[in-house]
Amino acid sequence: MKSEHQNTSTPKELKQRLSAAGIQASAPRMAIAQYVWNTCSHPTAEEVKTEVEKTFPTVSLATVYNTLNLFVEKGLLKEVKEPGSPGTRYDCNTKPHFHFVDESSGEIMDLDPRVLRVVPDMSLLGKNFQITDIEVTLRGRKI
Amino acid sequence: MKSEHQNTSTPKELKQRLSAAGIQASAPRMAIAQYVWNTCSHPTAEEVKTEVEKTFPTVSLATVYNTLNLFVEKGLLKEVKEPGSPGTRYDCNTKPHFHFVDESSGEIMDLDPRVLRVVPDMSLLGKNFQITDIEVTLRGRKI
DNA sequence: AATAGGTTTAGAATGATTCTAATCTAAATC
DNA sequence: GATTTAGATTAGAATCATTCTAAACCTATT
Repeated sequence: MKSEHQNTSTPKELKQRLSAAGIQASAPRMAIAQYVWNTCSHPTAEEVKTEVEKTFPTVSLATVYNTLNLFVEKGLLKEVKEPGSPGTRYDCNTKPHFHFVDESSGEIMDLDPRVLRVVPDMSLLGKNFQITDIEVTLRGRKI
Repeated sequence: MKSEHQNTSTPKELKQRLSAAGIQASAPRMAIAQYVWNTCSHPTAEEVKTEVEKTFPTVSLATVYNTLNLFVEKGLLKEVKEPGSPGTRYDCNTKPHFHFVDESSGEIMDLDPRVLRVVPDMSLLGKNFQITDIEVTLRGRKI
């Protein structure tokens, strides 16, 4: 069961979302946002550059990294790193959800949060742990 | 609540464990195994090298990487990658357990599996997912 | 002790990411 | 609307993590 993404497509919506996060809009940022917020493929920086170049041919890799880092810092994007495969991937889905990684293809899929119930035992965990985020990755094979 | 590690310390035990995994023993491998299997600090390759150099000064970084990769491949060690911090870390604990990452220090701690109950809803997940591994990371602050 | 197979090594090479310093752009001021 | 200014973008250099290469080294076997 896959979960859905927000589809923020019009320039106006993009600009609003950037400015709501305290980010000033610009052509490269719009192009990058437009792509990363509408893909569920968890792309690498290199993949983002290749895609964005199609509509914005002069974009530089430095700008891609700057922008992705900025988006992560502002909570508009999440970093994902998979043991066994190199580099960082970017997840447009900042709502709580889980990942399934297909061990044969390496593909990362978002799972609906309802497929898994995670129940912390606070008495065991202790009062001195403040949890701000839970990340769950299932690994296996899709058949 | 922290979980405990196996403490495989004598040369004899180390050699047995390596050979049980189909790995032929050697001085650098013993030194590396001795260190990584007795630390709960989730060290990087660089940290392993620094530590191992104390007892085995000629060890090269290439050998550290070769050996850690070999151990991972043979299931004697697990890779851990944290979003926001660079490089790969190595976890000697191959039994099911969870991680807590302190967001202020970046420290990764092992948690006892009992602090969290993870309940997959197989009807929602669907029969076409074969799960071989579940990885859970809690992020937050220790106070 | 000669051989063969795997192991280690230093350093080069690669890949991912960040840094630098110059240039460009857009917002703010006159 | 021209000027200033702060911030954004760029190409390429620099850095960091990791892997590759090819020679030297061990260790088990003949």
